[in-house]
Amino acid sequence: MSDDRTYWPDELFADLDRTGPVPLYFQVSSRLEAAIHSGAIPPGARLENEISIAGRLGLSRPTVRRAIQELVDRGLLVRRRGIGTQVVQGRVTRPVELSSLFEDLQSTGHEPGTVILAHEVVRADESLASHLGVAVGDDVVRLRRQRTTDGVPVAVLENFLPAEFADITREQLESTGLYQVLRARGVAIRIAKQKIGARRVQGDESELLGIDRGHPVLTVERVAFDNSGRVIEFGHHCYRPDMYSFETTLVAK
Amino acid sequence: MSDDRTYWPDELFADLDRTGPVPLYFQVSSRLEAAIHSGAIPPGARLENEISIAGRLGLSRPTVRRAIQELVDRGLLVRRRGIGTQVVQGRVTRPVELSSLFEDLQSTGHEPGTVILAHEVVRADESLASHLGVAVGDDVVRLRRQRTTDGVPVAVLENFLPAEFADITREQLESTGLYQVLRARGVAIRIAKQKIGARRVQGDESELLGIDRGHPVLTVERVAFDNSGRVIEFGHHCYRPDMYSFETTLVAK
DNA sequence: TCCCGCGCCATGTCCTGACAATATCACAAG
DNA sequence: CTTGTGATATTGTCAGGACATGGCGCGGGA
Repeated sequence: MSDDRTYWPDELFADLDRTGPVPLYFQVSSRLEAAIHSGAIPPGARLENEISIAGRLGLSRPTVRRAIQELVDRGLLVRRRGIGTQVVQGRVTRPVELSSLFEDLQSTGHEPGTVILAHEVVRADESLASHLGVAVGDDVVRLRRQRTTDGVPVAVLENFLPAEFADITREQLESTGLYQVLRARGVAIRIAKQKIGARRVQGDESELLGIDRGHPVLTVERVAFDNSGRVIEFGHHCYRPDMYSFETTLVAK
Repeated sequence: MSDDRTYWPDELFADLDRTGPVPLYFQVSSRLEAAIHSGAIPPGARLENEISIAGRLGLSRPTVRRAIQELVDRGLLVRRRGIGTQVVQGRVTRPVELSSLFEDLQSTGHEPGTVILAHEVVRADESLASHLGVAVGDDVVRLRRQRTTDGVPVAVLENFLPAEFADITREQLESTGLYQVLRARGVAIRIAKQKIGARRVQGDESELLGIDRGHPVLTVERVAFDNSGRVIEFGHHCYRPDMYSFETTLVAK
């Protein structure tokens, strides 16, 4: 019965910071996540029960529960009433997150590059106006960029933003991602709705992506909202399917 | 200042069932969701603060908070500290859920159909064995189906399941979706990891989907796990991109 | 030997209470 | 007129306790 043990690497949770701005449940959940990813808590292992953990860490049960819930929501742990909490078996992958392509590439260790193809102010037609929540004929910023990773073209991105963002410079866009530029201006993107589909390459996309005419591309249409629900960005992008795909982890309610 | 009011349709929450098996927070969140979808609480409206709501409903603040959190996680509400809770502006769409294509189609009011193309037991090769978590050479169930909606072909689905599901009948698969069949057997799918991509149609797919050779298809590769983390199903599917696309709502942490 | 019921255990739900952090607004000071 | 400062409102975090619910094992009875 040596495998009946429950896992809880106490030493990882020795120095919780009760004074700093980082919430306790977040400190616990991120360390727990690291322990799972590093293999310190192996797949299939059972965690100690919530009450004991709370006692061990000197926290209340709701706090521990919230930390665990965080990882359950992300598909790293599975809870069963009467049984306990287990680490999910199988490799853990990164879910589709609310981040830009630029950050995705950066975090995977590749060298992202940007070529600005268009950077202008245009008038909104009917379709654009309805997506962006502005009036027909209003000025909007149009942005078209080619993205590369390690020198290989990956995507062609076309974005539209409200006129107040007309002062974003070419240099800013070339050095970082659009979302990073927006964040630096104090605009926080909170919610995005996107539709993923596929079609053939159109127009100059085949040359920009370095693929033959008629080849398929993966497409994304995305609308992003800020805190107050205002539309910040509307874009449709196309990706080289051999260079890029979307991974998601779905968790049943 | 007639627009300074906070919204809270009290009458919708009059008859909460404290004795039944449905949790209170779930009752509150589902009615609140209905009120938002129906327009009883319009987009942009501010909700009354949590403490008052709790008092009004005779519930504690954590319970109300949990109900609201549920909708925040799904992108229907936005919370800001010091400000309050607002209904998000813009149309609300359904997120990619852990449901089968069959259920997706059914819920949108279309008439789904199934044609079984293959239903057999095969031996697992190396790639299949690693995905399904079985040994190379083990028996696995192979399933290939063509899906139609209102008579038009939409997708070709190929699934592999462990040998213990070999007794699933053709009739079961033709009348409902795979996930419904599994649920009826007491197998609950909790977590799925999927990869969305695109490629050209291959082999007989062009005829099965009713599209020309060389046309693009949207592809999904999915691995589904049950409660205990065991692999239940592995499949790769392809969809007609003009008939089907994936919609997601992303919410920043 | 097999089956059923009882009790233990772990999570699920819900409560009360408290303090912290932050955005808004009014108002006074420069 | 602008700026800083404090009061107020509202969500964020955390504690500690109580009871319900569902699995699972164990022991007793047939």
